[in-house]
Amino acid sequence: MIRLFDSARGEVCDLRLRDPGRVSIYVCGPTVYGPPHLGHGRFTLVWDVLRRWLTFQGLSVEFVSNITDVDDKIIARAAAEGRAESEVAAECEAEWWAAMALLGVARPDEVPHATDYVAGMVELIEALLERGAAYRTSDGVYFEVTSVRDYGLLAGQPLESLRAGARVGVSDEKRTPLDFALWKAAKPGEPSWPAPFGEGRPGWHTECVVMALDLLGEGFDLHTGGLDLKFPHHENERAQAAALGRPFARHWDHNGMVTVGGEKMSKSLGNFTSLTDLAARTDPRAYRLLVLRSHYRSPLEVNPSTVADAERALARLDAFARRFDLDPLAGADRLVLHDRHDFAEEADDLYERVAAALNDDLDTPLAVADLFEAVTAANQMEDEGRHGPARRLAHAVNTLFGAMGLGLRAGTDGVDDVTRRLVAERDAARAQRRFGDADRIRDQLVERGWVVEDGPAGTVVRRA
RNA sequence: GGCGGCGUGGCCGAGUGGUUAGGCAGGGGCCUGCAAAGCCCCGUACUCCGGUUCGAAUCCGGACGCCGCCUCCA
Repeated sequence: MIRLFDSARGEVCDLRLRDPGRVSIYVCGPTVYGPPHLGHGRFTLVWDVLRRWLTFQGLSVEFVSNITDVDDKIIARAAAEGRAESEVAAECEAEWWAAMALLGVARPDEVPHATDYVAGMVELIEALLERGAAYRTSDGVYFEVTSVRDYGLLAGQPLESLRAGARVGVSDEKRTPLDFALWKAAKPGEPSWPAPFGEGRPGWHTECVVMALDLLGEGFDLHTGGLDLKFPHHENERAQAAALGRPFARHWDHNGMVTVGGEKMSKSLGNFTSLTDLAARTDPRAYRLLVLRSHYRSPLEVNPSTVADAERALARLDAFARRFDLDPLAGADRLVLHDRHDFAEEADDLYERVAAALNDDLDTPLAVADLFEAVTAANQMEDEGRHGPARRLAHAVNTLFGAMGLGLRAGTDGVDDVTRRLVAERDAARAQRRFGDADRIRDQLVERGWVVEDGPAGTVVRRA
């Protein structure tokens, strides 16, 4: 069984499942109001890797991730552009899925939208009001954080010290500065829904409670998201469930932030790179590899140098795929299942080491290191003419990278007729030892964007 | 002010009480007509100061520095 860090406990512990063999995971998704950036890319990749790994090991994974499609920022943008909120949200969501496809992030099993769950949220808020955990003000309904004894569990701080540092704008009507809006009273020109406590729209912290409980049920296994959601967002979700006496997530886990020049990347700082820009600049698989090569809870520094580093490391893996004629085993919607037959004797040890690393708090950097060692080992065997063992080890490497969602690609496809002809001419020239001609043809191929490699079977070209 | 995390060789980045992380970059060699790819060899790192220990980068204490959260944020 996998061990994972639990943000509520503050330590790595066994992931104890509600139902043996089945894992239910809720990942806090995006608010769709702008282009997805590298930070979104990281969290989706991290939890995609976890999902894939658990699936690979034969667990039945129920993976839910929401889209927040009602929110202040969506409303603000819609107003600024004179468009309907739903139009802005739909457009941004389309961008989101396009970016996910580029990254090879598998689509969640369920993608609940906040606007589809307003009725459930209204019910939940009513129940909180009945229990005295929420109160009405002139501008909506607020949750009273003092109603939950262990409020601050995820923050790792008691309510008092959180209150002391609160920078929240103090509203006269709030009983405690940390109290948060469950429902925002309708304002002219804003989307709203009817409710017994007044027309309005839901606050951000309620939707996930309703959607997670509805789709995954009480006591679901794991709730994850970016570290910046730990407090107050997740704390507040927890508080609502706790106030109602409904078992919520059994485990919590959070991924580290993406940094640029050592500082957190965020839309508010304006130092973000969109995933579309990234994809225009590099093979998105390089970003997955970059993400895999750092621990998911550590900050991840992304800059041209770290990306270039990952690109070159990926090139090594692709060269490996070329040498052993490996087919990519992972794709956006392709989850690989563990197949014992993939693991020949030569690869038993590799599998054990990779599994041990990943099952120890998803230590992908260590797993990747093990796989790179295996790459060297297989190359070595091949050099020594031990083709069978080399090939079997290579296939295991491919399978395990596939289990983490990284498809190795030979990059030899897309060869057009002209290129094919040049390659044939070059082979002929080399066979006749007309090296001047051979070099001239190679220059032509390079000009056409190919890298030329002479292997045992003659000239092979691949995309530069 | 409170809470949490981090400080590893040129860079990225694991790990850990005594044994090579790994990748990238760099140097040397092998292979190659020359390359490319691949293989071999090379760096001998762990912020600083104390302490524990036969032995600490790894444990304890302190100092310094950096980052995150405490407001929207993945």
